[in-house]
Amino acid sequence: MGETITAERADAVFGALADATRRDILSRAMGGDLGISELAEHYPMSFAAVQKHVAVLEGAGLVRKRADGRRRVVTTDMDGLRNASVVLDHYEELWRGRIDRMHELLDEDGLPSPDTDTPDQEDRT
Amino acid sequence: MGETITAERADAVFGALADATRRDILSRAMGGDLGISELAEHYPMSFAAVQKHVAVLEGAGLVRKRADGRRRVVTTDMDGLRNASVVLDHYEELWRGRIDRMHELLDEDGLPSPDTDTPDQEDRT
DNA sequence: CATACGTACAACCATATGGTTGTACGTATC
DNA sequence: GATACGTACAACCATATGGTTGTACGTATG
Repeated sequence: MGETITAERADAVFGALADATRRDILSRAMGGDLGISELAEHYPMSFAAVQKHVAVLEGAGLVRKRADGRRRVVTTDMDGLRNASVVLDHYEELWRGRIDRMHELLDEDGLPSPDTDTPDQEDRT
Repeated sequence: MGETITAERADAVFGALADATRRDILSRAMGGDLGISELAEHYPMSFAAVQKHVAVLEGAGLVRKRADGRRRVVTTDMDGLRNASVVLDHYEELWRGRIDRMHELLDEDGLPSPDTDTPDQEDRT
């Protein structure tokens, strides 16, 4: 349950998802088990480049590689995805709270204190 | 309503959130309206560096700058946050579906087709 | 066993990123 | 009006990132 969100984890997850090719690779990996060269066919770049992207996803714990003969099959890392989900939720809730509070102010039209102090779980060395 | 998710938007949002300092700046911006130099006090880096981080957040549409005398107050961009929320949800649902399907397979123990074809909204030039 | 295939990995390159310092300029303040 | 403050922006630097090609090596296949 209460998975703690570390800054490093968040860095890795957001960083991994900050590239369209990697997001697409992740999507495909969820669809079925594909070898790296099979993945590489879909992109206008070399096999080695795709290999690197997979490595980044792997580093972020979103994906794993399983050996199957001479192929290296890319599979989703269930625990990793679940955990990443927690990371995304954390930030989404953060600003969703802010948005909701905005609505209160707009709807009820007269709440005074803009005392929106959010202590923040992560970071803060 | 049905905000379309573009690859560029996703790149910008994930990219902006892939840095701990920027995530913290965003948190603080949600807490109250702060000038850039006020924000900068909290980080072990120059004013100019913080300025750049704010610019990245601004570019991702998560934050805005409002003039207040000689200060530039950093405020959250409500529409941007809402839209970013949609982006995060998109990917979260993607793999949450995958996780749920996993559970089905484990629980009911005998579903055959791993026919998990997820067409994917964005990208796919 | 020779060959083709899928992969790993190193070297290399161009550009992006995250930081710095320095200068300039509008806006308060004395 | 001089001075201090908050900001903008350019120039610069080191490292990270995203791509390339080339080589090597295990694993199928003829």
